[in-house]
Amino acid sequence: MLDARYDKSREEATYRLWEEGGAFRPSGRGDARTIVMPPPNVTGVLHIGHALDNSMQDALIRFWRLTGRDVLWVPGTDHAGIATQVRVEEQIAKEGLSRRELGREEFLGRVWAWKEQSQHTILSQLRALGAGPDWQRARFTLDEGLSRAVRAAFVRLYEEGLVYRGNYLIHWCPSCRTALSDIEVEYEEREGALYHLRYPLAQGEGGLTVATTRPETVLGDTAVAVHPEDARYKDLVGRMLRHPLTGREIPVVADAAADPEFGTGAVKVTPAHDPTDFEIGQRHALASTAVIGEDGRMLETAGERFAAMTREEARKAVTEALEAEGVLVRTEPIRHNVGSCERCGTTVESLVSRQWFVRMKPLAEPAAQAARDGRIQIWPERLQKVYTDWLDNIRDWCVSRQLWWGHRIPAWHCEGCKETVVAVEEPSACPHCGGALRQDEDVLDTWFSSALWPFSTLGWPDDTEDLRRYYPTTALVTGYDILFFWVARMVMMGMHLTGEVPFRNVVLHGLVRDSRGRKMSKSLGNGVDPVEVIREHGADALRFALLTGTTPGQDIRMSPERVLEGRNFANKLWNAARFVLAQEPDPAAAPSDDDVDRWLLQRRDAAAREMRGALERFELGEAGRIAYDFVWGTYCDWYLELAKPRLGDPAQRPGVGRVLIDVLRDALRMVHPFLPFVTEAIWQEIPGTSGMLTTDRWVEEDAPQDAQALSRVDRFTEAVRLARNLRAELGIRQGQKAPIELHVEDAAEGEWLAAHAELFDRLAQAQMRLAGSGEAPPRGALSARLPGLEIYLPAAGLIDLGAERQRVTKEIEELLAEQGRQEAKLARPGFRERAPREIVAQEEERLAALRDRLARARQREAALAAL
RNA sequence: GGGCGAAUAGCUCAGUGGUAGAGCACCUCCCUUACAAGGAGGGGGUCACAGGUUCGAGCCCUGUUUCGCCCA
Repeated sequence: MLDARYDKSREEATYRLWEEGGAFRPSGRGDARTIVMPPPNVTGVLHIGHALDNSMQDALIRFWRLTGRDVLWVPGTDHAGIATQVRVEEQIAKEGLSRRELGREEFLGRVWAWKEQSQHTILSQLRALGAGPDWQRARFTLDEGLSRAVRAAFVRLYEEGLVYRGNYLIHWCPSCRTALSDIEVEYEEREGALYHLRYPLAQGEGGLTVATTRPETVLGDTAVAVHPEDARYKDLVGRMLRHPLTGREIPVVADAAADPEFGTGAVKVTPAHDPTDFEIGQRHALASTAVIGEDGRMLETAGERFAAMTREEARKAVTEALEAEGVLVRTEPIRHNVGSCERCGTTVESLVSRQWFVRMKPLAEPAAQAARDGRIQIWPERLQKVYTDWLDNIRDWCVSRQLWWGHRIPAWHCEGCKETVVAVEEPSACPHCGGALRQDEDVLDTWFSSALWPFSTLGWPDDTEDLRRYYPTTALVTGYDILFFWVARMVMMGMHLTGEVPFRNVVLHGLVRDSRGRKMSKSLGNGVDPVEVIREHGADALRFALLTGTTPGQDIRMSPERVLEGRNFANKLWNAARFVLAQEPDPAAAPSDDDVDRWLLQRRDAAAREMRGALERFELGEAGRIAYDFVWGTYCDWYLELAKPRLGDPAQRPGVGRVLIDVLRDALRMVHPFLPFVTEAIWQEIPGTSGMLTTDRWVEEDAPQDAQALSRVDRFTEAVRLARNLRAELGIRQGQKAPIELHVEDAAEGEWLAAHAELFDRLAQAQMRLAGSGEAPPRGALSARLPGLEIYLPAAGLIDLGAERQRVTKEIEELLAEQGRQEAKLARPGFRERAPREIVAQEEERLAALRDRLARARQREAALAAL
């Protein structure tokens, strides 16, 4: 006999069973189904979002394996350049050290040590969650093989002219001291001020007023721009202005980027520190004067008065200087967008810097096309437009980072002739002049290596067996928040480098929020630690909460109730198994084939079929709910109860036991992708079982079709429910049998009910009697009915007559109202002509049933009046 | 400024045109030996609002309000 409660501490042993049994290795047989795991960052520990992401993947993997596919799930971790480096810098800062003091080599040693520890933690957390990828194929983005893939990709793109190096305006984080790509900048609306500044003409009277939110950048102004169509300034275009602070002469240029509606319609142009201005500068061949440095402080070029000031200090000082010059016309408050570093929150600076870029347009076009023509399907579908819109408007990608932790750019600069060599292997000397080479100091954006992940993990650039068999992968499962960062870039790189889409499906889930709907964050302290939840309630409970609490692409709130629901479900399953196994069923016995058995098997098949459909559409929540309803509602609540009295009959016992154990196995198969631990633990307890559930097979779905059995048992369970209802209304105590009288129209159904009277009595706690045909209903009875079946609970002497009369009167009122609504529906103009026949028939039937119920209620009213 | 999502029972959420659902919470009864982490029964909803399409709308269309997100 098993314990009365499922012990979640069995999870560890169950996981060992799988791992040691080789359950996670691909079978090599059947259709290949592949998922490459989004690699968690080695920044620390797994969070609840990883738990969701990996639960989804694991559920799909387990379902695919059960349905006979050759399943490969490749795990791994990501070096997460800037994020990890920042962590380790924080760590060494506690020792009073900086990375520059340590030097590149030693610092990297520290990061590797950090990575080892973090990776170990993460991998053991994935195990605790029940995730079963093929550990032997585990990869890390800085592994030798993957590093080679990065170099190969970079070199190839360089040779194709898709990677270039140059001086361009880029986003710069003065705190992280590195370049950032466009999407690593987060914009937020903030309160600011719009400063109106008077710039006088260099020659003659007059001038114009420009408006800016960043007065500190006026020191780098090299022009003023107005819209070409702006009548106010037409005469000024081409004239020179005298800069109020620097004294330099700067031109007025006509450029459509100047918005006549904004501010004064005239904007100062600082090509060195503003993206729009940079473009204006390019169009008009303007000079570019950098006045802010990489540390976010003003440069010498800003003038002696301001040099070395922070941007904030400079803003104040420059404003005062402008005011002193009498050129500050006015300031007005304004809300405007300010960009900050995604990692550290520092306000980013735009500055001109020599960086490496990837030319995106030629890569983006096919990537968008693949989604449009269905070679890649995005779930939910609505996110496809978000994806293609981004690709259609893509800009070049700045991929160099001024960090140490990452893939060093495979480019070598010659000390002699200044040429640059880009190569997979380090060249010994400059091929142009034979001079000494120095490798580029920078590393690549982490997302560059991530973009290769689906194929670099399978062995690319080599032509490996894994690539041939498992690529393109089946699905990528990840959060919608990295659709641009990662998904789009993988598609671009994958298509360009391998000639194939990297995955056929993109399954996007939402963010996990706290129970109040807030984003989880360290500063709020509202993060839910998945390990904590697993420790308290088990991984199955957590997985159930995450998987069934979700609709595709929608954010999910992490509610403790849902976790308990999962825990309770695991326990329910455990106890159902406990009951079934206690019967010591003979798995070789001929299965019983009563209508209730046929009913169960057909319900099982329907559930399994619907689950398959939902899972093929990646609707995991829906599939989980179907499994839950079948196990709890159909198998436990009804079939097990129907089985109990039959088990007491020696003639029926073996057959019923067989059905019980068969369908228990099927229930375990259906639930397994969601609650892998408890289902496997039960499987292992089934006597005579060899092997593991997780490598077993899906439900056969082979029940004989028998509509009559389905309908008979459905009506039977409904009748039981109504009889229980009557009992409760009469206040009959639990344990006391209720005398129930059934009046059945159809003789065949009468016989059926007679044959199943014992079941009825047991389930309804009744003493049931079938009335003869034409027999009058008992006087003074409570009643309920199904079409063609009346249920009476004679209650003469037991009923509070007054209350019962009142009840019947109320019932009649309600029936009259409903009948009115139903009649109106049928009388609706056009209904009979336009609605499908079966709907009309259904509505007719409903009305007939209502009329019938009303007539019966009136009879009862009359009978009560006569008492 | 453009786009997307959400609004359904007290709470958290399902529900792709035909009688509004689940879990939790609430009320009544029950430790009926698989399970009290349970069983039986019950109460509770003008499906945000206003129009429209349709024989019929929680669902489709238009607009509005509130909340959230993405992009510029």
